[in-house]
Amino acid sequence: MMPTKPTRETRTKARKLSILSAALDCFCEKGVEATAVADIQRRAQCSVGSLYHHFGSKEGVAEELFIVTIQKLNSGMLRKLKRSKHAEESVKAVVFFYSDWSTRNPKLARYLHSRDIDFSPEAKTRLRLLRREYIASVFTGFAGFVERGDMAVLPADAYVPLISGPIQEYTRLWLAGQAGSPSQVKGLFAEAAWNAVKG
Amino acid sequence: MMPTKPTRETRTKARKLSILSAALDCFCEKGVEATAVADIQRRAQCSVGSLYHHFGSKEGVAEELFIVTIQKLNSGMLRKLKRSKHAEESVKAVVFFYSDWSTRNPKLARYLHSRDIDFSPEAKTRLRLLRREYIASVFTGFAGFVERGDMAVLPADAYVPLISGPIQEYTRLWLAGQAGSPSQVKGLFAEAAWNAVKG
DNA sequence: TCCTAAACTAGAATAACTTTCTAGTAAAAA
DNA sequence: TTTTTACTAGAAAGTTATTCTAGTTTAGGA
Repeated sequence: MMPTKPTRETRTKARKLSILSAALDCFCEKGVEATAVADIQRRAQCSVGSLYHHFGSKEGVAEELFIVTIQKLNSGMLRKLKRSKHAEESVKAVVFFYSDWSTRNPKLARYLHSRDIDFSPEAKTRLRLLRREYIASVFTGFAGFVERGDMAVLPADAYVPLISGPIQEYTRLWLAGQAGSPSQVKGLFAEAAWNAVKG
Repeated sequence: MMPTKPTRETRTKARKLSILSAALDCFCEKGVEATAVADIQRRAQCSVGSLYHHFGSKEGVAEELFIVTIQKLNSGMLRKLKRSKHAEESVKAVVFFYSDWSTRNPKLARYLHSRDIDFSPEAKTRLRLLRREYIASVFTGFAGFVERGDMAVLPADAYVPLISGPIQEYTRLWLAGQAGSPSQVKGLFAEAAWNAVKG
Protein backbone atom coordinates (compact mmCIF):
# COMPACT_ATOMS: atom_id res chain seq x y z
CA MET A 1 0.00 0.00 0.00
CA MET A 2 1.01 3.60 -0.63
CA PRO A 3 2.82 5.33 2.19
CA THR A 4 0.41 8.13 2.98
CA LYS A 5 1.81 11.62 3.10
CA PRO A 6 2.49 12.52 6.72
CA THR A 7 0.24 15.19 8.15
CA ARG A 8 1.67 18.50 9.22
CA GLU A 9 1.15 17.72 12.89
CA THR A 10 3.15 14.53 12.48
CA ARG A 11 6.01 16.27 10.76
CA THR A 12 6.07 19.05 13.33
CA LYS A 13 6.28 16.59 16.16
CA ALA A 14 9.02 14.70 14.37
CA ARG A 15 11.01 17.87 13.82
CA LYS A 16 10.71 18.91 17.45
CA LEU A 17 11.82 15.46 18.54
CA SER A 18 14.74 15.54 16.15
CA ILE A 19 15.84 18.87 17.59
CA LEU A 20 15.54 17.55 21.15
CA SER A 21 17.46 14.44 20.23
CA ALA A 22 20.20 16.41 18.48
CA ALA A 23 20.39 18.68 21.49
CA LEU A 24 20.75 15.75 23.88
CA ASP A 25 23.66 14.41 21.85
CA CYS A 26 25.36 17.80 21.73
CA PHE A 27 24.79 18.46 25.43
CA CYS A 28 26.27 15.10 26.38
CA GLU A 29 29.26 15.58 24.15
CA LYS A 30 30.16 19.19 24.92
CA GLY A 31 28.00 20.34 27.81
CA VAL A 32 25.01 22.64 27.55
CA GLU A 33 26.74 25.98 27.64
CA ALA A 34 29.43 24.90 25.22
CA THR A 35 26.90 23.77 22.63
CA ALA A 36 26.05 26.48 20.15
CA VAL A 37 22.63 26.81 18.63
CA ALA A 38 24.38 26.21 15.32
CA ASP A 39 25.58 22.80 16.56
CA ILE A 40 22.07 21.64 17.36
CA GLN A 41 20.66 23.14 14.22
CA ARG A 42 23.24 21.47 12.01
CA ARG A 43 22.80 18.09 13.63
CA ALA A 44 19.02 18.29 13.49
CA GLN A 45 19.25 19.55 9.91
CA CYS A 46 16.95 22.48 10.45
CA SER A 47 17.33 26.23 10.22
CA VAL A 48 17.87 28.66 13.05
CA GLY A 49 14.45 30.09 12.35
CA SER A 50 12.81 26.73 12.74
CA LEU A 51 14.53 26.04 16.02
CA TYR A 52 13.55 29.42 17.41
CA HIS A 53 10.01 29.02 16.13
CA HIS A 54 9.56 25.82 18.12
CA PHE A 55 11.57 26.52 21.23
CA GLY A 56 12.11 30.26 21.48
CA SER A 57 15.72 29.96 22.58
CA LYS A 58 18.55 27.56 23.24
CA GLU A 59 17.49 27.63 26.85
CA GLY A 60 14.03 26.63 25.68
CA VAL A 61 15.39 23.50 24.06
CA ALA A 62 17.35 22.56 27.16
CA GLU A 63 14.33 23.16 29.36
CA GLU A 64 11.88 21.13 27.34
CA LEU A 65 14.31 18.25 27.11
CA PHE A 66 14.77 18.35 30.86
CA ILE A 67 11.10 18.59 31.70
CA VAL A 68 10.00 15.86 29.31
CA THR A 69 12.65 13.58 30.71
CA ILE A 70 11.73 14.23 34.33
CA GLN A 71 8.09 13.56 33.50
CA LYS A 72 8.91 10.21 31.97
CA LEU A 73 11.12 9.22 34.88
CA ASN A 74 8.57 10.26 37.49
CA SER A 75 5.66 8.55 35.82
CA GLY A 76 7.71 5.38 35.46
CA MET A 77 8.46 5.42 39.16
CA LEU A 78 4.85 6.04 40.11
CA ARG A 79 3.67 3.24 37.83
CA LYS A 80 5.97 0.81 39.60
CA LEU A 81 4.91 2.13 42.94
CA LYS A 82 1.22 1.72 42.24
CA ARG A 83 1.66 -1.87 41.18
CA SER A 84 3.18 -2.81 44.51
CA LYS A 85 0.92 -4.19 47.20
CA HIS A 86 3.23 -4.03 50.17
CA ALA A 87 5.20 -1.22 51.76
CA GLU A 88 8.58 -2.88 51.49
CA GLU A 89 7.96 -3.83 47.91
CA SER A 90 6.94 -0.26 47.02
CA VAL A 91 9.95 1.35 48.55
CA LYS A 92 12.35 -1.05 46.96
CA ALA A 93 10.62 -0.73 43.59
CA VAL A 94 11.39 2.97 43.54
CA VAL A 95 15.08 2.37 44.15
CA PHE A 96 15.22 -0.42 41.58
CA PHE A 97 13.40 1.59 38.97
CA TYR A 98 15.68 4.58 39.39
CA SER A 99 18.75 2.41 39.13
CA ASP A 100 17.47 0.47 36.11
CA TRP A 101 16.24 3.55 34.27
CA SER A 102 19.57 5.29 34.76
CA THR A 103 21.61 2.39 33.47
CA ARG A 104 19.23 1.89 30.55
CA ASN A 105 19.22 5.60 29.62
CA PRO A 106 22.69 6.82 30.48
CA LYS A 107 22.52 9.86 28.19
CA LEU A 108 19.28 11.06 29.74
CA ALA A 109 20.54 10.28 33.22
CA ARG A 110 23.70 12.24 32.51
CA TYR A 111 21.62 15.13 31.29
CA LEU A 112 19.40 15.13 34.38
CA HIS A 113 22.48 15.17 36.58
CA SER A 114 24.34 17.78 34.54
CA ARG A 115 25.07 21.03 36.29
CA ASP A 116 25.20 23.53 33.48
CA ILE A 117 21.58 24.24 32.65
CA ASP A 118 20.16 27.69 33.02
CA PHE A 119 16.44 27.50 33.63
CA SER A 120 14.09 30.39 33.13
CA PRO A 121 11.86 31.35 36.05
CA GLU A 122 8.92 29.75 34.21
CA ALA A 123 10.78 26.48 33.78
CA LYS A 124 11.79 26.56 37.41
CA THR A 125 8.19 27.00 38.43
CA ARG A 126 7.19 24.17 36.18
CA LEU A 127 9.86 21.89 37.61
CA ARG A 128 8.90 22.83 41.14
CA LEU A 129 5.35 21.86 40.32
CA LEU A 130 6.38 18.53 38.83
CA ARG A 131 8.46 17.73 41.85
CA ARG A 132 5.71 18.74 44.22
CA GLU A 133 3.27 16.54 42.34
CA TYR A 134 5.69 13.65 42.46
CA ILE A 135 6.35 14.01 46.15
CA ALA A 136 2.64 14.30 46.83
CA SER A 137 1.86 11.21 44.75
CA VAL A 138 4.48 9.20 46.54
CA PHE A 139 3.11 10.37 49.84
CA THR A 140 -0.41 9.43 48.82
CA GLY A 141 0.78 6.03 47.67
CA PHE A 142 2.34 5.49 51.07
CA ALA A 143 -0.51 6.84 53.17
CA GLY A 144 -2.15 3.44 53.54
CA PHE A 145 1.06 1.77 54.65
CA VAL A 146 1.72 4.51 57.17
CA GLU A 147 -1.75 4.17 58.65
CA ARG A 148 -1.34 0.43 58.95
CA GLY A 149 1.94 1.03 60.78
CA ASP A 150 4.05 -0.66 58.11
CA MET A 151 5.85 2.60 57.44
CA ALA A 152 7.11 5.24 59.84
CA VAL A 153 5.29 8.51 60.34
CA LEU A 154 7.59 11.18 58.91
CA PRO A 155 7.30 14.69 57.51
CA ALA A 156 5.82 14.44 54.01
CA ASP A 157 8.97 15.94 52.48
CA ALA A 158 11.23 13.39 54.08
CA TYR A 159 10.19 10.17 52.29
CA VAL A 160 11.59 10.91 48.85
CA PRO A 161 15.02 12.12 50.02
CA LEU A 162 15.36 9.21 52.41
CA ILE A 163 14.44 6.64 49.78
CA SER A 164 15.98 8.10 46.64
CA GLY A 165 18.79 10.26 47.99
CA PRO A 166 21.45 7.54 48.27
CA ILE A 167 20.83 5.89 44.89
CA GLN A 168 20.74 9.30 43.21
CA GLU A 169 24.00 10.31 44.79
CA TYR A 170 25.56 7.00 43.87
CA THR A 171 24.33 7.35 40.30
CA ARG A 172 25.94 10.76 40.15
CA LEU A 173 29.24 9.20 41.18
CA TRP A 174 28.81 6.48 38.57
CA LEU A 175 28.16 9.03 35.83
CA ALA A 176 31.29 10.88 36.88
CA GLY A 177 33.24 7.65 36.51
CA GLN A 178 33.87 7.42 40.23
CA ALA A 179 31.90 4.34 41.16
CA GLY A 180 30.69 1.07 39.69
CA SER A 181 27.31 0.61 38.05
CA PRO A 182 24.27 1.31 40.22
CA SER A 183 23.03 -2.18 39.40
CA GLN A 184 25.80 -3.54 41.61
CA VAL A 185 24.53 -1.78 44.70
CA LYS A 186 20.82 -1.40 44.06
CA GLY A 187 19.92 -4.30 46.34
CA LEU A 188 21.97 -2.83 49.15
CA PHE A 189 20.50 0.63 48.60
CA ALA A 190 16.96 -0.70 48.39
CA GLU A 191 17.51 -2.38 51.72
CA ALA A 192 18.84 0.85 53.20
CA ALA A 193 15.87 2.79 51.83
CA TRP A 194 13.48 0.36 53.44
CA ASN A 195 15.33 0.57 56.76
CA ALA A 196 15.07 4.33 56.65
CA VAL A 197 11.28 4.46 56.36
CA LYS A 198 9.92 1.18 57.73
CA GLY A 199 7.50 1.31 60.60
CA MET B 1 49.35 53.66 65.30
CA MET B 2 49.61 54.29 61.57
CA PRO B 3 47.71 51.91 59.35
CA THR B 4 50.50 50.39 57.28
CA LYS B 5 50.11 50.49 53.54
CA PRO B 6 48.84 47.12 52.38
CA THR B 7 51.34 45.05 50.43
CA ARG B 8 50.64 44.12 46.84
CA GLU B 9 50.01 40.50 47.72
CA THR B 10 47.40 41.58 50.23
CA ARG B 11 45.62 43.81 47.77
CA THR B 12 45.68 41.15 45.08
CA LYS B 13 44.13 38.61 47.39
CA ALA B 14 41.52 41.14 48.42
CA ARG B 15 40.65 41.92 44.83
CA LYS B 16 40.31 38.25 43.92
CA LEU B 17 38.07 37.71 46.91
CA SER B 18 35.97 40.72 46.01
CA ILE B 19 35.51 39.35 42.51
CA LEU B 20 34.53 35.94 43.85
CA SER B 21 32.13 37.50 46.29
CA ALA B 22 30.57 39.73 43.64
CA ALA B 23 30.25 36.69 41.40
CA LEU B 24 28.52 34.68 44.12
CA ASP B 25 25.97 37.45 44.59
CA CYS B 26 25.33 37.71 40.85
CA PHE B 27 25.11 33.97 40.40
CA CYS B 28 22.59 33.65 43.21
CA GLU B 29 20.49 36.50 41.89
CA LYS B 30 20.45 35.69 38.19
CA GLY B 31 22.03 32.30 37.71
CA VAL B 32 25.49 31.62 36.35
CA GLU B 33 24.79 31.71 32.65
CA ALA B 34 22.58 34.76 32.92
CA THR B 35 25.23 36.86 34.66
CA ALA B 36 27.46 38.75 32.28
CA VAL B 37 31.10 39.39 32.95
CA ALA B 38 30.14 43.06 33.02
CA ASP B 39 27.78 42.39 35.96
CA ILE B 40 30.52 40.86 38.08
CA GLN B 41 33.02 43.46 37.02
CA ARG B 42 30.71 46.33 37.91
CA ARG B 43 29.80 44.91 41.28
CA ALA B 44 33.40 44.14 42.14
CA GLN B 45 34.43 47.57 40.87
CA CYS B 46 37.21 46.30 38.73
CA SER B 47 37.95 46.33 35.02
CA VAL B 48 37.42 43.52 32.54
CA GLY B 49 41.16 43.29 32.12
CA SER B 50 41.67 42.78 35.81
CA LEU B 51 39.07 40.05 35.99
CA TYR B 52 40.59 38.23 33.05
CA HIS B 53 44.07 38.67 34.42
CA HIS B 54 43.11 36.86 37.60
CA PHE B 55 40.68 34.24 36.38
CA GLY B 56 41.13 33.87 32.62
CA SER B 57 37.41 33.70 31.91
CA LYS B 58 33.97 33.91 33.41
CA GLU B 59 34.03 30.13 33.65
CA GLY B 60 37.28 30.49 35.57
CA VAL B 61 35.57 32.62 38.19
CA ALA B 62 32.70 30.15 38.54
CA GLU B 63 35.10 27.24 38.83
CA GLU B 64 37.34 28.75 41.45
CA LEU B 65 34.35 29.78 43.53
CA PHE B 66 32.99 26.25 43.34
CA ILE B 67 36.24 24.50 44.11
CA VAL B 68 37.16 26.73 47.03
CA THR B 69 33.71 26.21 48.48
CA ILE B 70 33.80 22.44 48.12
CA GLN B 71 37.20 22.37 49.77
CA LYS B 72 35.96 24.31 52.76
CA LEU B 73 32.88 22.14 53.11
CA ASN B 74 34.81 18.88 52.82
CA SER B 75 37.51 19.87 55.25
CA GLY B 76 34.87 20.97 57.74
CA MET B 77 33.18 17.60 57.51
CA LEU B 78 36.44 15.71 57.91
CA ARG B 79 37.41 17.82 60.90
CA LYS B 80 34.16 16.87 62.64
CA LEU B 81 34.60 13.27 61.67
CA LYS B 82 38.11 13.04 63.05
CA ARG B 83 37.04 14.43 66.39
CA SER B 84 34.48 11.69 66.89
CA LYS B 85 35.50 8.62 68.86
CA HIS B 86 32.60 6.33 68.06
CA ALA B 87 31.06 5.10 64.83
CA GLU B 88 27.57 6.37 65.50
CA GLU B 89 28.88 9.74 66.59
CA SER B 90 30.98 10.04 63.42
CA VAL B 91 28.20 9.24 61.04
CA LYS B 92 25.77 11.58 62.70
CA ALA B 93 28.39 14.34 62.86
CA VAL B 94 28.64 14.31 59.07
CA VAL B 95 24.90 14.73 58.66
CA PHE B 96 24.74 17.45 61.29
CA PHE B 97 27.66 19.34 59.85
CA TYR B 98 26.22 19.28 56.34
CA SER B 99 22.88 20.51 57.60
CA ASP B 100 24.37 23.23 59.78
CA TRP B 101 26.82 24.45 57.16
CA SER B 102 24.05 24.71 54.57
CA THR B 103 21.74 26.69 56.79
CA ARG B 104 24.60 28.93 57.90
CA ASN B 105 25.81 29.53 54.33
CA PRO B 106 22.68 29.49 52.20
CA LYS B 107 24.24 31.42 49.32
CA LEU B 108 27.15 29.03 49.05
CA ALA B 109 24.86 26.04 49.47
CA ARG B 110 22.65 27.37 46.74
CA TYR B 111 25.66 27.79 44.50
CA LEU B 112 26.91 24.26 45.15
CA HIS B 113 23.47 22.92 44.27
CA SER B 114 23.00 25.12 41.22
CA ARG B 115 22.74 23.34 37.93
CA ASP B 116 24.01 25.88 35.46
CA ILE B 117 27.77 25.75 35.76
CA ASP B 118 29.91 24.79 32.82
CA PHE B 119 33.17 23.33 34.05
CA SER B 120 36.26 23.00 31.93
CA PRO B 121 37.79 19.54 31.64
CA GLU B 122 40.56 20.68 33.98
CA ALA B 123 38.09 21.80 36.61
CA LYS B 124 36.19 18.54 36.25
CA THR B 125 39.37 16.61 36.84
CA ARG B 126 40.15 18.74 39.82
CA LEU B 127 36.67 18.21 41.29
CA ARG B 128 36.84 14.50 40.66
CA LEU B 129 40.10 14.43 42.55
CA LEU B 130 38.66 16.39 45.46
CA ARG B 131 35.70 14.05 45.67
CA ARG B 132 37.89 10.99 45.47
CA GLU B 133 40.06 12.33 48.26
CA TYR B 134 37.03 13.08 50.35
CA ILE B 135 35.52 9.65 49.85
CA ALA B 136 38.85 8.01 50.59
CA SER B 137 39.32 10.06 53.76
CA VAL B 138 35.87 9.16 54.98
CA PHE B 139 36.55 5.51 54.26
CA THR B 140 39.85 5.67 56.12
CA GLY B 141 38.16 7.35 59.05
CA PHE B 142 35.65 4.51 59.15
CA ALA B 143 38.09 1.63 58.65
CA GLY B 144 38.62 1.11 62.36
CA PHE B 145 34.90 1.02 63.09
CA VAL B 146 34.31 -1.45 60.29
CA GLU B 147 37.05 -3.75 61.56
CA ARG B 148 35.60 -3.64 65.04
CA GLY B 149 32.23 -4.59 63.60
CA ASP B 150 30.57 -1.35 64.63
CA MET B 151 29.92 -0.49 60.99
CA ALA B 152 28.80 -2.68 58.13
CA VAL B 153 31.20 -3.89 55.47
CA LEU B 154 30.15 -2.13 52.27
CA PRO B 155 31.72 -1.11 48.97
CA ALA B 156 33.98 1.89 49.60
CA ASP B 157 31.87 4.06 47.29
CA ALA B 158 28.66 3.31 49.14
CA TYR B 159 29.27 4.99 52.50
CA VAL B 160 29.10 8.62 51.40
CA PRO B 161 25.92 8.29 49.30
CA LEU B 162 24.18 6.31 52.03
CA ILE B 163 25.09 8.80 54.74
CA SER B 164 24.92 12.11 52.89
CA GLY B 165 22.49 11.38 50.06
CA PRO B 166 19.25 12.01 51.96
CA ILE B 167 20.31 15.22 53.69
CA GLN B 168 21.74 16.56 50.43
CA GLU B 169 18.56 15.81 48.59
CA TYR B 170 16.49 17.34 51.34
CA THR B 171 18.68 20.44 51.32
CA ARG B 172 18.13 20.73 47.60
CA LEU B 173 14.38 20.73 48.21
CA TRP B 174 14.77 23.33 50.93
CA LEU B 175 16.78 25.61 48.64
CA ALA B 176 14.06 25.25 46.02
CA GLY B 177 11.54 26.37 48.59
CA GLN B 178 9.89 22.97 48.67
CA ALA B 179 10.66 21.82 52.17
CA GLY B 180 11.31 23.18 55.64
CA SER B 181 14.78 23.92 56.99
CA PRO B 182 17.18 20.98 57.14
CA SER B 183 17.64 21.72 60.84
CA GLN B 184 14.13 20.41 61.41
CA VAL B 185 14.92 16.96 60.09
CA LYS B 186 18.64 16.61 60.72
CA GLY B 187 18.09 14.40 63.76
CA LEU B 188 15.83 12.10 61.80
CA PHE B 189 18.23 11.97 58.86
CA ALA B 190 21.23 11.37 61.11
CA GLU B 191 19.38 8.42 62.61
CA ALA B 192 18.57 7.09 59.14
CA ALA B 193 22.19 7.48 58.05
CA TRP B 194 23.35 5.54 61.04
CA ASN B 195 20.80 2.78 60.37
CA ALA B 196 22.05 2.52 56.81
CA VAL B 197 25.67 1.82 57.72
CA LYS B 198 25.72 0.43 61.24
CA GLY B 199 27.23 -3.03 61.83
C1' DT C 1 -12.22 24.31 -5.47
C1' DC C 2 -10.32 28.42 -4.04
C1' DC C 3 -9.06 31.57 -0.49
C1' DT C 4 -7.30 32.89 3.86
C1' DA C 5 -5.16 32.44 8.16
C1' DA C 6 -1.92 30.15 10.66
C1' DA C 7 1.98 27.29 11.09
C1' DC C 8 6.31 26.68 9.69
C1' DT C 9 11.07 27.34 7.43
C1' DA C 10 14.94 29.88 5.90
C1' DG C 11 18.98 32.64 6.35
C1' DA C 12 20.58 37.42 6.53
C1' DA C 13 20.90 41.14 9.79
C1' DT C 14 21.41 42.53 14.40
C1' DA C 15 22.47 42.68 19.08
C1' DA C 16 24.56 40.97 23.17
C1' DC C 17 28.43 39.08 25.22
C1' DT C 18 32.91 37.11 25.86
C1' DT C 19 37.56 37.42 25.08
C1' DT C 20 41.78 39.52 23.38
C1' DC C 21 44.94 43.24 22.84
C1' DT C 22 47.57 47.37 23.56
C1' DA C 23 49.06 50.65 26.61
C1' DG C 24 50.13 52.05 30.75
C1' DT C 25 50.87 52.13 36.23
C1' DA C 26 52.63 50.47 40.51
C1' DA C 27 55.26 47.45 43.24
C1' DA C 28 59.08 44.42 44.04
C1' DA C 29 63.65 42.79 42.80
C1' DA C 30 68.22 43.40 41.18
C1' DT D 1 68.26 53.46 40.15
C1' DT D 2 66.78 50.29 36.73
C1' DT D 3 64.54 46.57 35.42
C1' DT D 4 61.25 43.18 35.67
C1' DT D 5 56.89 41.51 36.86
C1' DA D 6 52.25 41.92 38.46
C1' DC D 7 48.45 44.25 37.79
C1' DT D 8 44.73 47.48 35.79
C1' DA D 9 42.19 49.71 32.28
C1' DG D 10 39.12 50.09 28.49
C1' DA D 11 38.85 49.89 23.51
C1' DA D 12 38.76 46.59 19.75
C1' DA D 13 37.77 42.16 17.93
C1' DG D 14 35.54 37.90 17.67
C1' DT D 15 31.61 34.75 18.78
C1' DT D 16 27.26 33.43 19.58
C1' DA D 17 22.40 34.13 20.51
C1' DT D 18 18.41 36.24 18.89
C1' DT D 19 15.44 38.90 15.89
C1' DC D 20 13.52 40.07 11.57
C1' DT D 21 11.81 39.85 6.96
C1' DA D 22 10.33 37.17 3.40
C1' DG D 23 8.54 33.38 1.70
C1' DT D 24 6.37 28.38 1.65
C1' DT D 25 3.21 24.93 3.09
C1' DT D 26 -0.94 23.21 5.15
C1' DA D 27 -5.50 23.06 7.31
C1' DG D 28 -9.96 24.68 7.24
C1' DG D 29 -13.81 27.64 5.87
C1' DA D 30 -16.54 29.85 2.10
